Amino acid sequence: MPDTFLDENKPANRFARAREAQAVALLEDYVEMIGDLSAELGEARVADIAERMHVSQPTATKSIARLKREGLATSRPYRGVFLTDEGARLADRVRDRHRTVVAFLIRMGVPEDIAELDAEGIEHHVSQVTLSAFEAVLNCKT
Amino acid sequence: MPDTFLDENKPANRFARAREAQAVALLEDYVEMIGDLSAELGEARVADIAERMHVSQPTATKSIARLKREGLATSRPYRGVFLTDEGARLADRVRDRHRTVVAFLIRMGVPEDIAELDAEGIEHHVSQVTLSAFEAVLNCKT
DNA sequence: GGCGCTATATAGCACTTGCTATACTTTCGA
DNA sequence: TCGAAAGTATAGCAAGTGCTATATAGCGCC
Ligand SMILES: [Mn+2]
Ligand SMILES: [Mn+2]
Ligand SMILES: [Mn+2]
Ligand SMILES: [Mn+2]
Repeated sequence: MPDTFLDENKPANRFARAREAQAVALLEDYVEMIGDLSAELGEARVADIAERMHVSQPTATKSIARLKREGLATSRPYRGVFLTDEGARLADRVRDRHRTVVAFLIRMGVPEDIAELDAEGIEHHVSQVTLSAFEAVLNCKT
Repeated sequence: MPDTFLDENKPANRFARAREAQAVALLEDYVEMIGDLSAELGEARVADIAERMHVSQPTATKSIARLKREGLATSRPYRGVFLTDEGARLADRVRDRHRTVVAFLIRMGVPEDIAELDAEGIEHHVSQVTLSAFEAVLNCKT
């Protein structure tokens, strides 16, 4: 069922909610990147993931292990990394959301490079309701 | 000199920058809350901090230890927690920024309760440039 | 003044996400 | 084909942020 978001509906407390968002932020960025690499290069290698995330290769391997544990990706030793259906769906949502946030910030007058920097963190804390509000602004009076 | 922000000027890479923002997010929320409690109750007790942050008391104690290590707060055993000058300045900046982000989201049409939830995470990733853009929107055509 | 309640500190554990160093596997060119 | 280079895995460490259980200190009241 869940084309539902990774928890739009969790903690009552705003601090707990922000912590929860942070906990999935890394997963979101990884699946988005793996999707990008698969599209660009035909496969996502650990070395390429590590390079683009600006982390060491063992760190990437460890984070990929978490993706696998959470059912978002698969991999076999010394082979590339592949998204599950769930992972691919998440990647698409995350990519769209990222683009929306960047476009929205630019529309607000933020320079593109700064919009890109800020969006990388902001995106993980934007609820569906807020995202829709951003889209409404973008679609209204071009 | 530094009424400068906790690093507006760090990593070249957007992922590294978001990680950095995350690393200071907890500090920012704690100093803001300690400032709030001091203003409201005259002092900030560990138990009150823990309750409002929705963490256990030992977790709050440990995070306060980090605040002290980083020169943002002081405390003596079995006494309350006090912000240093630097901590107080940070608290004020963080509080203003929080309010700006919430007000901006509400202006974008986000319901107040959701704006409050999202802002708690978003605020830590909003650069000075983006914050100014938000303020410009708020000050323009009321 | 001492007792008990409450607040705080401390100990010990788990998980996440970083790192370096090193071992192992695969791949590719000579 | 085989050996070096490149890619990946593993080991071991550190720091941060959670938790529960328990010890200890402070405080108010009898
Ligand atoms: Mn991101
Ligand atoms: Mn992104
Ligand atoms: Mn916050
Ligand atoms: Mn806040």
